Amino acid sequence: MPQTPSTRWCPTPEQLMILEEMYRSGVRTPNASQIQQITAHLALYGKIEGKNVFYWFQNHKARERQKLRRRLGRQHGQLLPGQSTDQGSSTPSSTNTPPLHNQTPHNFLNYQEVTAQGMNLVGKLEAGGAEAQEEDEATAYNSQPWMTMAAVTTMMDGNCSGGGGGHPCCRPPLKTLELFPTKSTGMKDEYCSSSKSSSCSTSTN
Amino acid sequence: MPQTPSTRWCPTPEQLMILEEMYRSGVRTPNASQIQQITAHLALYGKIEGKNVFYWFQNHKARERQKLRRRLGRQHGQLLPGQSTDQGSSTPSSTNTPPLHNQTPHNFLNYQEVTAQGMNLVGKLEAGGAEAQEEDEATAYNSQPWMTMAAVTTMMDGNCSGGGGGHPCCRPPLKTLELFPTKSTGMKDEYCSSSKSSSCSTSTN
DNA sequence: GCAAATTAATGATTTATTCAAG
DNA sequence: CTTGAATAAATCATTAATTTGC
Repeated sequence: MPQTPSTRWCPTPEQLMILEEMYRSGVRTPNASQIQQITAHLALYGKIEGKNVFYWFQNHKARERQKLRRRLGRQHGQLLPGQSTDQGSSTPSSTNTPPLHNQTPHNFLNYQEVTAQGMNLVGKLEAGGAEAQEEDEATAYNSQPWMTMAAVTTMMDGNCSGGGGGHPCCRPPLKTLELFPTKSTGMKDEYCSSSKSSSCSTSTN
Repeated sequence: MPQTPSTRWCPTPEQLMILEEMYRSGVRTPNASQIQQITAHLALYGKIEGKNVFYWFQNHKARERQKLRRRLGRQHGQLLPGQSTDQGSSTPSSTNTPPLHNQTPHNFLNYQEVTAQGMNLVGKLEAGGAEAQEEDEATAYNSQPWMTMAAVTTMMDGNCSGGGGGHPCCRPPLKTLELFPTKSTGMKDEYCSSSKSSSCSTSTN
């Protein structure tokens, strides 16, 4: 029996380093293609999946913003509500939701440079022979999960024996196979899930 | 190629009917496997992708709840904040934080039935090739986009290899892909050049 | 020194909000 | 106005740090 069901991804220092570097370079919400590149690269340092990369950027971005926001709040002397240890208590105080909402800064230009840098970093990975499929602009399909399905499926359809070479088992903490659960058991939706019962005694009392 | 500028998916009546039926049956957030089934089924009635199904359920659920909430709010005479016509010109007032937050109804039982029905419905679709998942309880892993990649990849791995073998390839597959558009178009992020390199990493290891 | 109990981080999901095509 | 699509915020859940008692 699997001693470690490995519930969640545990990034290696190298992976983390690369991700942070990318973030610093300006990458914030990579699209499906980019995510695949990144994933492929990071896979050399340990087991990883596309969703991990996706989530990482989501969380990192969100939490950076959160910290920043909190700090700014402090500057204003505004006591930002809760947030401290929202472990599971959530303590729904009537005060919440900081007024800031970042309403689309209307300026989606110029930082293109920054993005370019990030691209560069990622680009190296794909600097092999990718056809620059240009969609002009508009269409800018982006990063969402399902894209992957399409992509992979397509690929599968086109050519599935990519084989690859045979690189040694890099770093993965020998937990190789995963046997994706795919367990449905759809009992997860419903009006509002919460059922928080963390051992933390600090819960909502 | 029917250049379908296809900015967005346009569900056919049949598709919509089926989706609604499923929703009524209790399906709310299908997981990747289910979504694939549903997509495959609906594809018979028109072009459709997994993400369409995903989004449809997301939106439908959210909007049903929204409507409901709005109605309830009306009943109470409570002026629900910024909800009137969330068109886009709702003048975001600084006042928000709806007191209501559905704080765990503490009753996560009995709707099992409903869910089960939904399952059943979907089950029909997939009742052909997958192994019967035993829903026992607990672990209810679910539905998220990236799962798809994993799933498909796994499938690919198992199928492409030779189909029949029966040896669990224990190597992180996705390594074959390398060429991808990577069209940045990252016109959506906001630069956040906050040098950060803390996190937990580096520690002793 | 170590292992159980707490606390803090952070990966993974779900929900709410927003934008824009039709 | 309706609703598909996309993103951000909030939340949940698990792992790693840290503390505490022996």
